[in-house]
Amino acid sequence: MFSQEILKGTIKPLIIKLINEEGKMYGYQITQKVKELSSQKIVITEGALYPALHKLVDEGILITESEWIGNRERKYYLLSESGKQTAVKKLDEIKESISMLVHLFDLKPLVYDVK
Amino acid sequence: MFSQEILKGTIKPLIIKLINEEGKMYGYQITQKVKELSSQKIVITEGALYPALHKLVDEGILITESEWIGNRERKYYLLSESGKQTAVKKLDEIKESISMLVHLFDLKPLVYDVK
DNA sequence: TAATTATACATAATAATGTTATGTATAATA
DNA sequence: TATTATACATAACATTATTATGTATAATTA
Repeated sequence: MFSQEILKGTIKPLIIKLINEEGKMYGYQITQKVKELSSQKIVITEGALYPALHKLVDEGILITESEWIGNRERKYYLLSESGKQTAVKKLDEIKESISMLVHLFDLKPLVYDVK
Repeated sequence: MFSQEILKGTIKPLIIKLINEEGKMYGYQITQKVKELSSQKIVITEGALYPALHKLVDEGILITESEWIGNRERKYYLLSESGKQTAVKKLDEIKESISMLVHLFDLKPLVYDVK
């Protein structure tokens, strides 16, 4: 499988990014979305996902909204009001970090766009 | 200071990359090089550096060459013969991982090159 | 000259964060 | 009917970083 070591520290920002775009998401949906976006290469395990979600709630960034589909709970996570602001900051930070990695490992230029 | 969380898992590949380019490097030199390349933003601590170097030696990727500068030891690290091959693989892997992050966090396109 | 900073190695205690394994349970599909 | 997919969650463990500590020489500054 994909080398996921580098994903250390990126799960929380990734969750924030996805929820910021989708409005609200539930845990299982997040794992599927990430699988899809990564062409099945990245599989977020439950042992990483749920503690991360709970921490984001504890930090006040996310709030939850439970919905019952038949007899099964679906726990949606969405950005809190203050979370919307911190989301922007956190995403800027992670983008800066990724740009740094791109620089350190000489991945630039990634895209040549011919006009 | 810089958010270094994302650097988790990147120290060993970074060491490999730098040694691969420079031929040989010693610990302190690596910390200084990374500082320089990152505009002082990334500071590799000794607690991360030396265990990482020792592990790379244990894994057979690096070998050492001690040099005495006056009364002070300078321990150079260089790629072993087999390490030269694994270096290429490891660097390909990390580059693939970083590209994945770039994709997941929508950092593309980073560079527009007009022809 | 004395004190501080830079160079240079290293390890231990602790914290953070992931993987693997396990647990419970419903709904859908083979 | 058995398996897979959906859906939550936690515990044991592994990995890897930070912070603190330790030792010591060389160079610079007060």
